[in-house]
Amino acid sequence: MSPVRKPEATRMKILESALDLFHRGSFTGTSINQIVEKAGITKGALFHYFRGKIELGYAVVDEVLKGHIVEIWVTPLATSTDPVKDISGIMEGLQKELHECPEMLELGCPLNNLAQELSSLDDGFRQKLLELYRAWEEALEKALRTGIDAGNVRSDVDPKAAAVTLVALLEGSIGMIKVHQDLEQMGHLGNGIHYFLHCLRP
Amino acid sequence: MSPVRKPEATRMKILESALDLFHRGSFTGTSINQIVEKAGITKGALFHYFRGKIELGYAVVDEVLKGHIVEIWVTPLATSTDPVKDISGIMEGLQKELHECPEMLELGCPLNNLAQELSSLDDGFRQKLLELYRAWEEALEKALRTGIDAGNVRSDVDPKAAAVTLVALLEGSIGMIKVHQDLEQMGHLGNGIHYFLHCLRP
DNA sequence: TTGACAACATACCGGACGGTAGGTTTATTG
DNA sequence: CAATAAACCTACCGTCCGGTATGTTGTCAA
Repeated sequence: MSPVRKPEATRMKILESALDLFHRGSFTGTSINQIVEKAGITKGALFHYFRGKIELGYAVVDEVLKGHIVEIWVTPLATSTDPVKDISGIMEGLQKELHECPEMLELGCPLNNLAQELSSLDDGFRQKLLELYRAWEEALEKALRTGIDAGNVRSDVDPKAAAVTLVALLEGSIGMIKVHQDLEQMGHLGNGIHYFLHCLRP
Repeated sequence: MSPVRKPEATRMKILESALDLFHRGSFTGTSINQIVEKAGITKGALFHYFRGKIELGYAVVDEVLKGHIVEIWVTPLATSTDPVKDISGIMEGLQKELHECPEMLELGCPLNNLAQELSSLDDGFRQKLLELYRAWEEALEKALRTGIDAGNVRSDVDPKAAAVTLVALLEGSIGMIKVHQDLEQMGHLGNGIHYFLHCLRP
């Protein structure tokens, strides 16, 4: 007979419910009661695991969002020798997921949403979110460097600058899609990103 | 003797106070009491001019933010025949303003902040903010088209796609600066944007 | 079997929120 | 010089917020 209480699962359920609500709405706009309701628990349970809303937010960033970035960007790019091809591949994968769940169009990137909302509100949040961006940028930078060595990227490309610019372009594009909610717009942005990547080729 | 009551000025004071607080914090995170206090009036006055917080938000977008976009982007680009040069010029102007008021670094673009926060919350907001983005994009698109005709932009550039991609890159960059708060990062992003613009040259 | 403690649930608090009711002051107009 | 409407102020309301105090239930080691 399995135990009735599964603390690890409960904690995870809270974190995932919180991230989903933060993603759909915002951190400030999401109440603890909403999180509690969505997770199917009570306020007492939530405050048993987290000291308050901000600490819950920190945990969401550290324990859930970080995993997403690593899974989507860091791991796939770790062994890349042709970053232009592999970045395009990652984007196609994301686009395919988006095609199956079109409501995601309106919601934007959870990392960017939280970063834009909270980085000027609480410096602890800013630092934690910055950590994720740095991980993302470093994954891109390293892959670009390897790509240069392998002759798949132009040797006069500055890997660092190209990496941060690419992140800005991607996050900016996702943000524009959120506002436009327009497939034609999305096509133009896709072309723009692919054009940027193409310019990195030797 | 000038009149004690200046309804137009009062209304404007409310709108500008609201925009400033929305910019520093957020729409949801700013209370009506804060706006009232900053504007130096009372809640009764605010509700005399606006039916509620959302209508105040609409008015801020329509009557203040729109003017900023027109002033910064639409008007200067209206007669441009060399958009690459003129866009760089606008950016240099903005950078100079930023240099005099470095706290702006942390605050990001007011249009993008509101758009990201509100476009998935209230469709009325989304449409109004989208209108501003369209005005911005159309100004860029038209300038690029004129630039092509004048031989200052490559003829195989798609003006529409280049315009929306440029807006995404700019807004994304401002967002990244907000998170990083790092001059080196800002330099890399500036290089990335200038590189993008440079690629439009014949 | 029984403490002891973790894992929850219930009920509640002070305060801030958006919004309203009703008054008072100022300017305009017949 | 009223009368009237716009321009504004004061006081207040119901609701929801984040957070707390305290209780109950399950788990497990001794």
